Amino acid sequence: MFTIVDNLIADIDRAFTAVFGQPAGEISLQPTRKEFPGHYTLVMFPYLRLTKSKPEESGQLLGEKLQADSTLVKGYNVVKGFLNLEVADSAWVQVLNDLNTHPDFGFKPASGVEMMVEFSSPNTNKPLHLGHLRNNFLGYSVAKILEANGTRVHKVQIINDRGIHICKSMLAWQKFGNGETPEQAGIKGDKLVGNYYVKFDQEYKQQIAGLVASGMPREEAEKEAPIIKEAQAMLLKWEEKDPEIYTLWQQMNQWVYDGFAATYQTMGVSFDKLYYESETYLLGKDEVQKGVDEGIFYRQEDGSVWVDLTAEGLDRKLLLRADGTSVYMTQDIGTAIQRFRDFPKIHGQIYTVGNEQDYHFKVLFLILKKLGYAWAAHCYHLSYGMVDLPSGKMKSREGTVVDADDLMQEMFATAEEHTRALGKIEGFTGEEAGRLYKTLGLGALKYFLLRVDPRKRILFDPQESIQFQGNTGPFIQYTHARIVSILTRAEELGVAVDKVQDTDLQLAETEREGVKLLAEFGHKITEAAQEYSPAIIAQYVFEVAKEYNRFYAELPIFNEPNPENLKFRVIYSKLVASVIKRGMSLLGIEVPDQM
RNA sequence: GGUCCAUUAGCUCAACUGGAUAGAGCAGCUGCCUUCUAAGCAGCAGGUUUCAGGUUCGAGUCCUGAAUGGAUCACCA
Repeated sequence: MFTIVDNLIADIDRAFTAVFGQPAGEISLQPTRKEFPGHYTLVMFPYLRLTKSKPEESGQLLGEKLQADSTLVKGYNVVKGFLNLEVADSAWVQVLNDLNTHPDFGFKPASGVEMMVEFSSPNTNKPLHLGHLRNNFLGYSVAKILEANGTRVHKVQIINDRGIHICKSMLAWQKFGNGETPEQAGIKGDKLVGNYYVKFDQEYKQQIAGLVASGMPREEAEKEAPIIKEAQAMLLKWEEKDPEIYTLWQQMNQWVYDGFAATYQTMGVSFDKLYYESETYLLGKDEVQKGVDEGIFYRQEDGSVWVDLTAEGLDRKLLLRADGTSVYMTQDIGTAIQRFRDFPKIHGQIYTVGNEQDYHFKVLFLILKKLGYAWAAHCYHLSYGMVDLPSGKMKSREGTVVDADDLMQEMFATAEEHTRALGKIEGFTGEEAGRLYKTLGLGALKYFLLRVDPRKRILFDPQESIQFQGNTGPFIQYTHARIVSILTRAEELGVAVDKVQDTDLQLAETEREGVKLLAEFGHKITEAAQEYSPAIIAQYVFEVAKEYNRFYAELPIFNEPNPENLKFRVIYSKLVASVIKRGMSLLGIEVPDQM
């Protein structure tokens, strides 16, 4: 493919050697700032030792030589130590034509690298909430970005289907449920099970309060409350596969899975394989035992197993409880190993998990390394910030969570409101309109959550956060719809979108900038893949859309008298639509053809 | 207390990994629908990049220290 930057660098290299008598070495260009004329800038400071002259003078000499020798350079100017190069219009036309012959431009061919990306990872005792939305959109998007970068990706989730928390829901259902099913209650299964988790907590708190009132210290009361002891007993029974407990567990989990499946479908995310902790925690236990045998871990008198990481600057960490049951870390060890057994070709795996678990993953990767797994070096914790509400942190027990299903429904309703207010639904069937509201509502939500650097926390204000103007999903979707309408018109008028023949076309600045942006698509994907950051794609697609809208307002398309200019503009429109559509798909966002 | 993360315009975020006069969106103010979709475009206004030092041609970016906010250091997950 023809890229201006690479060719320009080659030309600069030649010119530099010709003018200063020796090669420049490493050359990197940066886009010229908007205030200055030109497209690409060479910073002269690093080369002064070689040019043996002042920055301005060096820039002048080099610029002059380039203008004379390089077909790419139409003009130049030097400001302080910055050499700004103006690229010839013929080069932009060439780039446009070249991009136009590669429908997949920006995406890389398969590299043979395989990765696993984990996201979502819900507990089966709570419905999905706003935090899961950020997690899912982030993980799904990173998977898409890696694929576009040539990596084969396996999207997985680990379902936290065992542990004391599940027993809490089960116990509460046994005690207070009267055999209630989701069908009877008329609610989703995940919501039903979540309700019993809350019920457990209420009962637990009451019992603690009772014990404290009768004179027991709080700390002791928390351990001695009958209902928590029952839950612990239930976990032991579950690990022994007690038939009654096991059947109940399977039934309640199935309710939850059905509920999750519906939510994932609405969200537009999917997985290639599911892992269940109930199936991997035993392997974790074995590995811990092996570690004890090899002297990597140690057992205390009470039977609990620990790893000492003080030499690495961390703490001691529990790996198996005194009663022999496993903890979170045990399970994660087992799961990681299981995955590399299932997919021997994966190079590494990415865990999309909130930053509250930074420490946990640091420890996990260290332990895996100590156990002798070389791939531990390629495990990466994709850590992201919490989503806070104006009222503060979301707490499921206090009922301050924003439910994922509810929020998405609200988004659809808001999208409908906006669309109706703008009077833009004529010509749509009811079904089409409904689909549009979902596309727009979800697009707004996903874009809002993904445009921010993953590490940063997000403040989500339901009243104000979601907008449909400016740097938003719908703005970009709107730009796409506009272009589709242009392309439809072009087809009606019989404008061919094959190739601009006239390489001496006179372009407008917005056209040059637009093509320059389009040519950066591939770099942006690489960068986003390296940083695991959908925000880079979001920012980029916004810029592309913004530049296009400027173009759209400044220049006529079908009223353009010169047919070659007209063709350039139609092809440019087509390429922008392609970048928007494919870029947004990397964020998991669909774009409508009409809105 | 130890460790990790964050702090940029009133608000939400950028800044191409050390480059020029720190940019967008929202909110506010001015204009633009008789030409291809005004969910748009053009413009005005808005900054001591939390603070104090240091490194160098050059620092929002790197180093040291401090402040503020958050997370974590559980026989919770």
